[in-house]
Amino acid sequence: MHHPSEQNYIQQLSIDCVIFGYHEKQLKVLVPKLDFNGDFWAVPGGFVYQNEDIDAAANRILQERTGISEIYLEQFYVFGKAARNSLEFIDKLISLNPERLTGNGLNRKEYDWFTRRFVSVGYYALVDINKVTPQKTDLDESINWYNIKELPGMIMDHNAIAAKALDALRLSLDEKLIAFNLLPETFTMKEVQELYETIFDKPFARNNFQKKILDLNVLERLDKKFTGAANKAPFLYRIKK
Amino acid sequence: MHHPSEQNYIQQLSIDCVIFGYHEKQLKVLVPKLDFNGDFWAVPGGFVYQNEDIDAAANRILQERTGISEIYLEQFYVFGKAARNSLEFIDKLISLNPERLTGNGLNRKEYDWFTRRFVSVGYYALVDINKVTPQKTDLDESINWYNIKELPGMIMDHNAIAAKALDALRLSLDEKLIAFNLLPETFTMKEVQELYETIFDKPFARNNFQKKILDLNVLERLDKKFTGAANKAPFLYRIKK
DNA sequence: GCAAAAGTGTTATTAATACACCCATGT
DNA sequence: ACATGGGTGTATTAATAACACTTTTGC
Repeated sequence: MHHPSEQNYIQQLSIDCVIFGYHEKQLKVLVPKLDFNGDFWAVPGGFVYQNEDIDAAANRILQERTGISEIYLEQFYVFGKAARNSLEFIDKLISLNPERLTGNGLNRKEYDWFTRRFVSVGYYALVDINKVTPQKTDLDESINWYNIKELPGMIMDHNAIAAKALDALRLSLDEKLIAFNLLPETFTMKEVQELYETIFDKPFARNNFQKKILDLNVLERLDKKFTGAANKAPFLYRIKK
Repeated sequence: MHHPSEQNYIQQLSIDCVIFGYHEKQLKVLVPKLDFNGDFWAVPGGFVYQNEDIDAAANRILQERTGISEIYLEQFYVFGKAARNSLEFIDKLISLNPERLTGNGLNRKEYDWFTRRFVSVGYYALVDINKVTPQKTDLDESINWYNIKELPGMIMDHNAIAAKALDALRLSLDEKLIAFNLLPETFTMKEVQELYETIFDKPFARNNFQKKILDLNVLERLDKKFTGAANKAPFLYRIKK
């Protein structure tokens, strides 16, 4: 693999993706940890090829880490402060990993490329967490789902990016019907409600919630789901085709 | 003035500003016409200096054209298609202006710089049209306010950018209290209503509208405005400090 | 006094929230 | 039978839209 500095990328433009998943009443974000000494977490990101739409670049980055395509994806903000560079991060990285990053590891040209100011387009993605098998790149030590409320301290402004992504998600959830991207193919009404409660961090009345969602007229009711529990079996739903 | 290609700009990144004004029941956009043969209109735009926030760059571009600072400004979308370049436009420009743009006018380096693919951050601005004295740059033949519904055919995707800006404006108008940026210091309730009716292109009931706006609790009522008309004088309002 | 337009109150409609009840299920 | 959780209907409240009336202004 060539270094980014040698690739045909647009310079000083990056993409950062906040990948949201949902599991057991928790809104989660997929965050890789870098395979270097020092604890460096960073939201999946990358650069844009000269002949590539920025949306396509975001898709490519997402596919790399999640293994799935056709992901729901939304551009939500451009981070463009002049002071926005990775100088501090890279210097720390090098000082903690001298054997790998000095001499041949990271030459002057590459160092300069990485530490320049970058304008970053923020995307958030909504995925069915069951369909994803998190993929490490060759720069990752691990990649894991973290509760949005318990994100590790990430490099640069990545924690702020994640926070802004959550804001944007909440705003668009009300207007568009995108929440279902976080759920599996079929689901019960209670699961939908719990998802909303998790995202907005507040409770909804059961009966009114059901009415509201069904009134959207986008769900079709399937068979009941018998769990073996000693109570009425809930219906399963899925998005109308 | 130096050519952009020689300036210390971020490469392949541009800013495009849709400047909204309001006058006589019309939502208007400030559009310069280029000082070249051929009818080329283009939304005010520019590039970002290495040590400049993108918001600051947008502000600078706005100030150049409007003469005022402290403009309400909102980033609304990033236009990042791979095919997004000005090749067609520039070639047409050169063919229609050979005397100025061939030879020393526009050298190879500059031509390459201009015709590369650009990722553009779209901003919209809301200004009090009375406070603005439209300023030509040395590349402009004229600069004028055009009704949003009667915009000239602009270069590249600038008409699509303007359309998207209007969409974004409508969306945020409901949530935030930004409409008043389009009005003068003091205004009557009817003027507010007409502004809303213009932006959303639909009528509002007078009494209900008044109630809705006053219930926002952001306006303070001033003296009446006597116009000499043979009817009840309306109150003037202004934003509470 | 009258026409024009502003201001306000009152009713009707609709949407959001709260409350109550019944139903299916496994032990 | 009964505890548990699901589904739905009704009442209450609040928000929105529709309707009606009064007031101010200059001629």
